Amino acid sequence: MELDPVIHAPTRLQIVSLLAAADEAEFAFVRDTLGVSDSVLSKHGSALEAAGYVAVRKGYVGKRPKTWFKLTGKGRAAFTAYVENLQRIVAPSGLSVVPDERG
Amino acid sequence: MELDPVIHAPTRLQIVSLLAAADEAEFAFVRDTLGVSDSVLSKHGSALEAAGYVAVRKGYVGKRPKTWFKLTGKGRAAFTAYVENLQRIVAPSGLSVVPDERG
DNA sequence: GAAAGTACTTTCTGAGATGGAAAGAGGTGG
DNA sequence: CCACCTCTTTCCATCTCAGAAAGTACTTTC
Repeated sequence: MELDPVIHAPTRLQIVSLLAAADEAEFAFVRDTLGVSDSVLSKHGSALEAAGYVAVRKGYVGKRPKTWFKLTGKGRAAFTAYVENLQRIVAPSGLSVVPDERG
Repeated sequence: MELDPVIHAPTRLQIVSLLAAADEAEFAFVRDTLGVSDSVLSKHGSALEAAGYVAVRKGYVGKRPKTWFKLTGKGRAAFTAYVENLQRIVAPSGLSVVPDERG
């Protein structure tokens, strides 16, 4: 029933949630969507990559270097487990962090 | 869309969730349910009290001193808001939860 | 071709949180 | 008087996180 600390940090939770929804996302898009600085996103991206939760792809758009983030299978599994754990913690209160399947 | 840091810390999230479900709970019950040390619970209890989220009641059972925790209205509102923010962050990922089976 | 810009990454720094151990505090029981 | 119960507080060592600034590696502009 532990809450994975790699995912729990608010900024990383938002990054991982975004990637779980968007599949692959550009560095600048994530940075601007979350409203964080370059250095913060770079560091959290590296942390997620080090955990094996995110794959970082580098390439070019025209001649400009770009970076994309994408959840790995492991990252998706960790996110799912994280949300399930959250749900177990919160559910007894009658509230829910995710929609009911029959919603 | 901020995640209230007073609630977000894993141990406090568990305390607050427990209190949201149980209304009022004894110090020892919370400590044993969460598996934390006396000092940790005492400190988090004080932090939640300082934030106005939890009321700490002291009394006796027989001749032994006991402490009870209870969510305040403010604490309940903060918890509700916290869970709603969590939902907003997590919801786009499309995760859902299967309702509890009975039995 | 020097300067400025793009797209990050890394380093430096400093504040704050967290938890365990251990010592306290205040009362009860043997 | 000493041990025990129920916390509270202090001490300590670790970790994390954010922002600023400098660095890397090119590309574009003047």
